[in-house]
Amino acid sequence: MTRVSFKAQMLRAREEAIIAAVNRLLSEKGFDAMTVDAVASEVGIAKASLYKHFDSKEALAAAAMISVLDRALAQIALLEADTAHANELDRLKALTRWTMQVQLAGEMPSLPAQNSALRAALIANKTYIERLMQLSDRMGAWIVAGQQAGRLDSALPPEVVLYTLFAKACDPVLNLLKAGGSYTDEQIIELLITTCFRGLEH
Amino acid sequence: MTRVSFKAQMLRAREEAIIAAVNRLLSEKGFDAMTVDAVASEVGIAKASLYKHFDSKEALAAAAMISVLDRALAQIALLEADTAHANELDRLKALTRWTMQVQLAGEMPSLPAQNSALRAALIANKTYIERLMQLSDRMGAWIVAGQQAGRLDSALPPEVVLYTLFAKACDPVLNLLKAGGSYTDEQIIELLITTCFRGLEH
DNA sequence: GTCTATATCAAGATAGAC
DNA sequence: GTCTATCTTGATATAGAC
Repeated sequence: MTRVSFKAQMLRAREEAIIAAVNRLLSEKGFDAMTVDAVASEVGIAKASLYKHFDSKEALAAAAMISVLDRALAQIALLEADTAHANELDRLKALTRWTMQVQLAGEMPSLPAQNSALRAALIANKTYIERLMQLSDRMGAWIVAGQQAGRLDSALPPEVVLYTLFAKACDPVLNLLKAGGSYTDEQIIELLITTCFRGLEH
Repeated sequence: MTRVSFKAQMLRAREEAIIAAVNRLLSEKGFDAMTVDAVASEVGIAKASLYKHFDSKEALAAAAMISVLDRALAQIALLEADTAHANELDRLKALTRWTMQVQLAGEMPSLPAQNSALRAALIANKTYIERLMQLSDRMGAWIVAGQQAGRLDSALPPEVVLYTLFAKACDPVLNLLKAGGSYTDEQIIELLITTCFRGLEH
């Protein structure tokens, strides 16, 4: 019993190490420029061993996306338990801030919007779709509540707000400003939070 | 004399046809997924002929970028001559609207932010850099004037405004909303212009 | 499940005739 | 400058031993 559990733990730990490497490489190079060789090299195992854990390069990317979606859902749970964020607008801002921090930390996997093989693999991945819908539902509820409370512009379709906030996860402005070197990460985030939400508020 | 000129015109026409094809394919598939074979096929010439006109795939992308930058600069000239756009803020809005129209029309080449071979080729391309700086200068002047006139938030560094407007050229929200099918192109553009500029105004 | 070695293939680029 | 045919490479994926 314990030996089986131990082996399962080892397996899980290795897969988490793989996902962490994929996350970093997807953030640094993007999906197309990331090679499976580089992943194997960063994890410190042979490429063939990688393929025992994940069927394809697309499966690696899907696992990384699921991982970051899970982290986002965990953030949502934290924010809902946190009395410091009294209303839905504050929570949406805090979540978006977290998203930007992840990107600036080099842990936000960036996938090309157009790669169709990857797209097909993601859409076929039930776990990915489930987490994505969970996240959309949670954020959608905050958005509608924010609109009803008059804190967000009710004239905006909720999906426009949702997509706008999703897009902040891969906003190129973040890295342009970071590359400029004139601002700290915190300053960059506050500038973009301000301009983004001032546009969405009433 | 006339024969030389005629040949030169033919050459130019062919290169414009190539650039149009590259533009469309870059917009549809992105740089990495675009193959030189596909470009040759769309133009209707052999791949080896393509390489007589452009040295590399990166050179094709650079030509497409220069082409779209030239179109943007032409728009700026039009807007400065147009008395209907009285102030700089109106002009910035009109230019951003035009940018979004180009993207929704499938004519905005989308380059990955991270492909380093492409990045190197672009930075080494003097014409590209020159046009990019021209565009930045023109828009930068409008932004500063808009801030001095109190129409744009003076607390925002001009480069933040500039990058934010540049980023609208490849905003994924546009295509997400278009894929949803609930809105016309015009409605999508107005929604995003509203939220974007409300965030940048004072 | 891990490794080394290899199959396979897509795609950028070129050779050489016309 | 255009073509057909070919070279070359880099990268996904797998075979087969341990």
